[in-house]
Amino acid sequence: MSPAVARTSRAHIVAAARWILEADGLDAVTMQSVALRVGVRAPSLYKHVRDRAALLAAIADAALDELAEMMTPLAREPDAAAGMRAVATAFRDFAQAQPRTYGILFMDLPQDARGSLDRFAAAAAPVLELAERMVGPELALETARLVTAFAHGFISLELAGAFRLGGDVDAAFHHGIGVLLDGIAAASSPTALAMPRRPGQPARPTGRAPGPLRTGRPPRG
Amino acid sequence: MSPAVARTSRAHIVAAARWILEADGLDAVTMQSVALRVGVRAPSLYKHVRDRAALLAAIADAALDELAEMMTPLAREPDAAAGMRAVATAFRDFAQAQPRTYGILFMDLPQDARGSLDRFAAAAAPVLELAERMVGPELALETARLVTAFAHGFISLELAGAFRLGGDVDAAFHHGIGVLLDGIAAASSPTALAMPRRPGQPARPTGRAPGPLRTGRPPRG
DNA sequence: ACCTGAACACCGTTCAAGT
DNA sequence: ACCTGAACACCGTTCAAGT
Repeated sequence: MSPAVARTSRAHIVAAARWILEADGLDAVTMQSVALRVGVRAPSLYKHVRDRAALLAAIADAALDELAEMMTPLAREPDAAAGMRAVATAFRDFAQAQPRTYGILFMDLPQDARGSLDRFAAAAAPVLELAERMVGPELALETARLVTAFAHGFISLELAGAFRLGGDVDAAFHHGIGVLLDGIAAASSPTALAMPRRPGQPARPTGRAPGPLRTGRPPRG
Repeated sequence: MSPAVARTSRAHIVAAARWILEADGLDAVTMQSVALRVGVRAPSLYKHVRDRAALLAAIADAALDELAEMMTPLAREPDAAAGMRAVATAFRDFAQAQPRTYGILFMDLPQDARGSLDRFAAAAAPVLELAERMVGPELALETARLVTAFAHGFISLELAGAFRLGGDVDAAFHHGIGVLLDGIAAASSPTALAMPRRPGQPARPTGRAPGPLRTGRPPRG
């Protein structure tokens, strides 16, 4: 008589799918395997999730929320460059802790993925803020994209096993960040090239940011 | 009586699969769809290809070969920094011309993927050579990984649609390369910071490379 | 030596029927 | 209101049988 009471929930389902993803890989995330883990039959999942693609998107959304939560406090670091380094490192730690979940974050976003784009924006906000403090508003977006691209690219190649040809991968990551931040600082204030920063001196040019600058990119050939 | 003559070939099959991949996406690359396009039935494909995963790996291998072929001549550019810029740009052009094929290049490599790793090495060789000319042998590998990570990360995020929040994406890519190359040049020869390079002067310190250097990475906290 | 139809196990998804 | 079994269309893959 009593209408069936919910034996699971969307959050429960997403968590189960994520667990299976991390444990056994993307192909193992099956409506059946998820249902089994949740104590229900596969068709029931469709009461909580539109389809498998939406389930995977929900995993990505949850992970992006956690990422944003990890990133936000790091933006409060007084030294913007140090904050940027911390953000990049935290990003990599996150990816290494749950590589398969990470591998799902940047899959083709459907053209209508409003929610996901908002989450991207939220996760990217701390990077953007730190970038603005480093180079000013004019170059902030490009700088944030530079750091993000490096971090994501490095992590992605590392997880794919493209760095198996030798060398210290950890050292390469930190070296990369160091070079990146030096280049960024140089691009924001060309005078810093001639006057290397003293220990006490902040990386950020004190007041408002300089206007857009030519970065040392010579005209091609 | 006469034993069946081959009505297709491995190369033909791989090309067909690649065409479908680029046209309709990864999910559309079905043993049936590939067989249909090749004029054969699905089970026949297994005479030429171990399974679907091997078919996708063969697409990646073919693409990596083409990539290596495109990269190699660029390494001969006399100005190593300009060569590096050309390599990064060519890499991005390649990805934009065939985004879904690109998206397959860096999928989880099976632990035994000897052939693929060799191809990675071949495609990476020009970058490594240019990096060595820029910073010397000690930092060459780390520098090559820095450039590769940035380029791949940027392309990957761009193709995933993560850069849909505004700004000039092309400009961001070129800006990023500029900053990167400046940072790399600075890391290789700290004196270059105080003495900006004159037009005629080569980027590479003439003789043998300097020893390993501390890049301007201050100790945390 | 290669191709084929038939078959198997397994997907994602729908839906009418239960409670 | 949620869950279920049965069913459907579609996968990847195997294999005995054809030529």
